[in-house]
Amino acid sequence: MSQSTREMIIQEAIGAFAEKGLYGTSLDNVATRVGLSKQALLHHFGSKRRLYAEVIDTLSTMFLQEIEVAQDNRHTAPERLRYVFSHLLAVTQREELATMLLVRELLDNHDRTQDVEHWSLKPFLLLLSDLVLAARSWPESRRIEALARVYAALGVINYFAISAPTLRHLFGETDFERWKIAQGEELIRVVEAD
Amino acid sequence: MSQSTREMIIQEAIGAFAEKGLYGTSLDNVATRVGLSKQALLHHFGSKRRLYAEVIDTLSTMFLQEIEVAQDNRHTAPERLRYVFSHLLAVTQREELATMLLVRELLDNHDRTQDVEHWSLKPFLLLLSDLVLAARSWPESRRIEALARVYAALGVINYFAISAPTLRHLFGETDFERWKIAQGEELIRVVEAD
DNA sequence: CCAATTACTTACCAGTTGGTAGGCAAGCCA
DNA sequence: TGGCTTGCCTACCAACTGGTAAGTAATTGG
Repeated sequence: MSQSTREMIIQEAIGAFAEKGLYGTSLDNVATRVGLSKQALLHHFGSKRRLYAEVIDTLSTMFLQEIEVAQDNRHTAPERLRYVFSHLLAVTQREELATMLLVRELLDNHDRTQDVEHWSLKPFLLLLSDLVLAARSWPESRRIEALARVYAALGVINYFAISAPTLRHLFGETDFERWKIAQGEELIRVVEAD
Repeated sequence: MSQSTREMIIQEAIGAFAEKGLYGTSLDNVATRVGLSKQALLHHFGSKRRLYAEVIDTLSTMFLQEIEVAQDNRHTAPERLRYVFSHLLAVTQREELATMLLVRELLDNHDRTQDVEHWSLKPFLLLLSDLVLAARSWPESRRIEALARVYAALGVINYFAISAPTLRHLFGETDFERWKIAQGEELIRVVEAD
């Protein structure tokens, strides 16, 4: 069936693009992973760029949904703030490849002023900064400070996630597991400060 | 003269690799920027990978030197800690392209267990965590916590740096300038906590 | 003054890339 | 039954890739 094939392709494409990036991954690479010819991919997605765009779109949506679900899970604003970011940390660690790919996209997109980022990244940041404003009882005039705090938290989360394989390799599995816990505590401290 | 040509090539290569990554950049791309043929680059560096390795090496050394200089600049441990990270933030913002390239390298290197990372990243992290241990008067047994704090700070610094072009474009120049200041304050808070 | 080195060049090559063209088998719908 | 769409394939192509070979013009040092 078409739908499940498309999903298989997207799943493999996430892995391939995450490991070597858009330019380092050929259609044939992805196709071999799935067990199809590259023309099957072109049949389903039209072009490499459209496949890539659909992959990025899938991941953005996934992360956004994770946040929205986590957000509905708690009552008071400070609880929501804390829970959302803790959950985000857990998701990036579970979806290591997806996180890497989205950071890659941020780098690749640094100039081309593309479509996806606009209706995805900005609302995402505004939503998170809303949480900070509410939890800290800050007025709208401190929006920028709230954004800076959001970005500090995202930095702690994402930079650790993309470094995870390297750190695991450099410091060993047991130290890395302790590190992960300590990193979670650092994140809480960043988010909770007044 | 050979030396200055090599330096010109490396300078342009930093820009090219930072914008599109190792795989997205061809020798011809870099050569055109410099105004030479791609065979001139092969003449000077032997292969694309060696050029790339030399670029990464140049940047690693540069950042390491920045830290060492900054470190010698203050007397007490807490002063050194604060000053080193503030300086690091300033350097990543000044050397935006270089920072992007090093983050790309972190992503690309996530599996290949390469040469450069070993004698460059680990000592770098240990040096910074030494600063944390000293400044907070923590015993060696809290090394992992110190590393987590270092990594939190590096996350705040580097993730913001690689996002800078996007954020500037998304939120406008004036808001971004305020954001930069607020981000510096977030960094201080991360580093200074007990 | 001449030999050797340096800093490049053009010419070329084999492999890989994204993409087109066209076909073919299977299922669906009339 | 027979036409149409869907899901894939093989065959092919032009463009570009990193790299080799071989040459040239200028500089340098004995």
